[in-house]
Amino acid sequence: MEHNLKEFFDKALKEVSLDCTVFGFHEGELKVLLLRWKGTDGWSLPGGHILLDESADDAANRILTQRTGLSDVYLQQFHTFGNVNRYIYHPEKELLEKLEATFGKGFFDGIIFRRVVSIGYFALVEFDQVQPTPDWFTDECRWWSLAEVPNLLFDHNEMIERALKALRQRARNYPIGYNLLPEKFTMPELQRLYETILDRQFDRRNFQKLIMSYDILERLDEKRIGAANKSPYLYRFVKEKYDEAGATGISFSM
Amino acid sequence: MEHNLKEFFDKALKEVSLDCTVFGFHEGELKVLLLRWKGTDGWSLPGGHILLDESADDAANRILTQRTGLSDVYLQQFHTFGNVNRYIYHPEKELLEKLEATFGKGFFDGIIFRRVVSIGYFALVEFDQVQPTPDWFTDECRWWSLAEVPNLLFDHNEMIERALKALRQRARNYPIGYNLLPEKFTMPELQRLYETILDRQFDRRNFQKLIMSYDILERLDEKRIGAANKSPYLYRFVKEKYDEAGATGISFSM
DNA sequence: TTTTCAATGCGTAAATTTTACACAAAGAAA
DNA sequence: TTTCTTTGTGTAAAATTTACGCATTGAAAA
Repeated sequence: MEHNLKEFFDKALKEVSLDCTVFGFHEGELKVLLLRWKGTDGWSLPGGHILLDESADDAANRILTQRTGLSDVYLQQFHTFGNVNRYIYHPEKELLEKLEATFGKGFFDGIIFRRVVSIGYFALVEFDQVQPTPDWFTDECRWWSLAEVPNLLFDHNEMIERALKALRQRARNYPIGYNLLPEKFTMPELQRLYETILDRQFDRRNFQKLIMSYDILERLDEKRIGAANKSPYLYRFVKEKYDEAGATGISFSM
Repeated sequence: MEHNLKEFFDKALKEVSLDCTVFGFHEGELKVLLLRWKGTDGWSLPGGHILLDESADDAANRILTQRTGLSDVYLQQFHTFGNVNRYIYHPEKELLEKLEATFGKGFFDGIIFRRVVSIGYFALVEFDQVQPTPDWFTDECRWWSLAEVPNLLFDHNEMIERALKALRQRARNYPIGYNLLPEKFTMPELQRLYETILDRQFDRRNFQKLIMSYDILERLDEKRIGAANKSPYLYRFVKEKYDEAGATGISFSM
């Protein structure tokens, strides 16, 4: 399907692309999904081009579905990157040579390596549900801890930084967690998510009070057993209330 | 310079444009700058295309300078509009016919009326300093009260709405006013600006206390005379402190 | 010239929100 | 059975936000 670049670009916008920073939460850490380009050790964010009959949001959803196996993930546009030099942050020449060794000499001529404006999205997904899937351009797709993200191709490190800022702003003004946590979770787990995203600690009693005051959580009659301590209750988001608060906005002030 | 579309698009990105919502504050009201297309009564936001050797931000600045006569205005990107149908919100056919009557039959064929992704910026300017200037595409450029903005071409009404939301968010999290007010202003004038942007009233004593607590204003030894009441003091932003607060962010909570 | 009137300058009390903090109970491991 | 870590719950202090009164000013009206 996408094996012939010229054919593909007859059906897609050339000068605009989009890139997604996909956030997952696992073992108390934020993770992002990265792709390794075929025959190289260069990593980048998942992304792609917008088809002619598709909106930017639709394209982001399509690409996300292809990379994760999930449909209907939480997606938010946060910034559009339009610097002239956004494709020369890294030693492109070496990369190009390696890619041409894989795809054939001249394969990319005049197509990819021009300035492209890229719309940045971030996505929130449930870590365990994701099936990381490379695209035709890459041969590896996997999670990276945010702290261990290497130097990426293009301006993708900057994209992740901005995505993180946007995520933090989101977390301060709207409820968060529905898309990142499994259906049932404990209060300490939710607190750890907030602490990780906002990069600060909270008093566990005050945290519980504040979160419960939003009236978006339901405490279940189950507990999480197995740990060497008192079993914590399990909670679940009440979708309607959560969405309501998501429309109105709340202020997470702590 | 821009009289030949094909020549122009050899030097610019075609599939991406940008549009600016320019906010001014005058007589207690927010105003926006609109352009009327040549030979029609269709109005739109000022906008244009990005040159090949130019970043999106540079392009926005260039276009803004051309439309207002000002350089270094406050500019903020807030959203990118990528809907497939963003060019068919209005009766394009009639518009096209009128335009062709002005510019010549076939002038726009295959160039303008395809889907273009547009980066939305909003700008804050000092009302009195602006010299509204039409571009080669339009023959009128003037201020409109926000409340009286007519049905605009394309998705520009939606753009203004989103720009206003972004402006409000900005005003809640960062100091605002430096770019919208003249150098010297009274406290009630600043308060009216905040009330207009945020669309609510504040207690004048509490407003003064809160604003002064940010330590970004300097009270001058002058007063505004002429009105039939006690003369209010004049204030001025202390640029360094204002920028500092702009970098850190404040929370306008009232 | 004096009076009137609307708007400004300044300060304090009440209400609400945020922060700080302690002890009993549960459950696996020792 | 004891130990150890973590959870569940409530209250007081501190800080912030809101509500509000009164004297003063300056142009306009009398």
